[in-house]
Amino acid sequence: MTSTDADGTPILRPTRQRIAVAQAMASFHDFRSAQEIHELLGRRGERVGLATVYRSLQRMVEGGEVDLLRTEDGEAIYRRCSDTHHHHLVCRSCGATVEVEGPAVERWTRAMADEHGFADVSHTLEIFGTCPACR
Amino acid sequence: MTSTDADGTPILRPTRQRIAVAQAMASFHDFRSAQEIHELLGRRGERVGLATVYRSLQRMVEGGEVDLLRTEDGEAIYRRCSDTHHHHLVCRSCGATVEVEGPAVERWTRAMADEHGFADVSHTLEIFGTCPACR
DNA sequence: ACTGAGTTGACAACGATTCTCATTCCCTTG
DNA sequence: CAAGGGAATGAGAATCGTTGTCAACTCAGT
Repeated sequence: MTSTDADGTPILRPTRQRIAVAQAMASFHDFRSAQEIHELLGRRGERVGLATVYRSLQRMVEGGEVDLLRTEDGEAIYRRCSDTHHHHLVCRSCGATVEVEGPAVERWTRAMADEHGFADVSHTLEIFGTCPACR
Repeated sequence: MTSTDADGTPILRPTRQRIAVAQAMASFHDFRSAQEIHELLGRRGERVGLATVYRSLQRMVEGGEVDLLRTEDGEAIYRRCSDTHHHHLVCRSCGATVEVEGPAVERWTRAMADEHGFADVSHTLEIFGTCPACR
């Protein structure tokens, strides 16, 4: 069994690899695939296995330090994110993203769920468009 | 080169297979994966190749007759849908879905996009939860 | 029937992700 | 500081959904 912290949080060791992935995530502001991150680390001279990159990202997603979303063809892309709940405005051509948030949507989704008796509600909302620079 | 209709719509033949897939899609109201649809057809005695199921679904998505979305692990799931723009409330455990719509979200996303100068805007919004029956 | 383009199916190929497992690393304890 | 044990890693195999290949087939129009 996995040992846990006092509050049930699984213990994570700050290994060289995990630190490298965290730093990589801190170095850009848009969404990247696991493979891109792996490649980026390689170019920097940090030798980290691809499987480890996937594992690290998973943990970071579970821990809420990183956002995960899917491209249209189902590939997972990651981005570090602030700790508040929010959504993304993503540029279709250059991938630039802007975090947006607002109580309106939160309230609306909650209301819809209540209305239909759904519990344990979560939601995903992404807005795609062409950013000013790419027009 | 692919021949097209007068208005540029590619010509599609109403083959036995395509009709079978369309009927299958008409026979349920929630999201199903391509493989599930393929299996369903098999059980009905309709012999349709898996690749053909994928191809048919792709065409239906392009034609706007079917909605495509992704499960959390990136698998594509399909559902026939009405022609109005709407979103889905999806049960995490049984897959039941409810179509929901409302001008609030539409307005909000539009406003966010305008605010940041994004053009050609589209958005995806899915709400996940546990339906009354599954609690 | 003849023809040509659209379609199909079986199977190979692909690509992202996960699993396996022997090895290595990080911590804590003595 | 050496030892021990569980966590973490890496390399490659394995999964699995999805797409590509290509010869055989089917439909619509002549």
